[in-house]
Amino acid sequence: MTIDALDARLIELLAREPRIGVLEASRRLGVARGTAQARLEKLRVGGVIRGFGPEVDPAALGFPVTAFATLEIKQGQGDEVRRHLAGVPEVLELHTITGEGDMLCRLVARSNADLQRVIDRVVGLDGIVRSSTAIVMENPVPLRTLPLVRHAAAP
Amino acid sequence: MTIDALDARLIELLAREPRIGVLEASRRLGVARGTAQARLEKLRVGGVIRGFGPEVDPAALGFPVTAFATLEIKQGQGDEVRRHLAGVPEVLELHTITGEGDMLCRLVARSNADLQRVIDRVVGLDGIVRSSTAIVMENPVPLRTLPLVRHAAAP
DNA sequence: GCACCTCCTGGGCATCCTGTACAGACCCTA
DNA sequence: TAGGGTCTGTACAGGATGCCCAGGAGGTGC
Repeated sequence: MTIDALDARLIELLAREPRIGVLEASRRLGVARGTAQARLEKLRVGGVIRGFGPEVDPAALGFPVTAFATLEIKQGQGDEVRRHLAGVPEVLELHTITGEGDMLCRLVARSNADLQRVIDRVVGLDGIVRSSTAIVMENPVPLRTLPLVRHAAAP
Repeated sequence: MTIDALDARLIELLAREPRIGVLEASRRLGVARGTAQARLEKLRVGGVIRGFGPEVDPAALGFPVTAFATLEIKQGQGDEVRRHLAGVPEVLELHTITGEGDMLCRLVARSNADLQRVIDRVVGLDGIVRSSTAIVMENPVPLRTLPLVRHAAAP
């Protein structure tokens, strides 16, 4: 979809202060309410804005440890592994990838010790041949899309 | 923070239909509006719910390719690398990790060809010694926290 | 130059929600 | 048994939402 500067500013505004609502947003952007409303609807329909779901912080829930695990899968066991990992709540994300390893998943745990339990559960399946884990120490750039939005609106 | 079943149901409900508002949520949960409102406030203050920002889909913005790059950093160049990567809009996320490599970052690009440009920009810094990239093919489990929320509410 | 189309504007209207407050009921704990 | 914390039901004022419409501005094709 195509985005212009107004769309980007709208997204940015809502990202910074989601509670302000359409009316207040339109005021701050200096456009009519109908315009802001129409833009928002366009972005929603176009799939750019997937929704306004609550962002949950795993750390605040008691899972301050994050790790990435690279998994090597036995040929033809992909579906089974996917199902297995989807059933583990500590698996926040799963990708199939090129390069070394076949899958990459993001895990959280209550502690480094607890991470061992999670990993045991993750790799406790025949389909998984080998795994290597990288524990996250710092997170200098938390998941973000705003710079990308601005970038996409530039031309 | 401690979460109970009602909190979990509230989060789940808002995740599924963010637009319903507190009143409708309280109706569906079978509790008084004040209760739902108090719970939500508690979750917000407690940091469990970071906010209700719009979820932007990079693919819909024209960046359908995702990749993970593992970077090896020259000793003492960490800060410089962090700053550099924070300035690249296609870098959605950056972690410092243990194990092979020193940093892991998530990238998006307009195409596989465009990914080359992004990677060139990412590694175009003296502080980065080596890098290896894994392109995401499939995403069987998109970023999620609901199962974790339910899990945390269980006891 | 003109007709046309799209988008934005500014206004209005009815409905509904939000934020806040308070008294009473309930439950668990000290 | 008293006290603290939580939930309920209710009330009120202010404001936002969703929807609609007529008019104007800007760009496009003929």
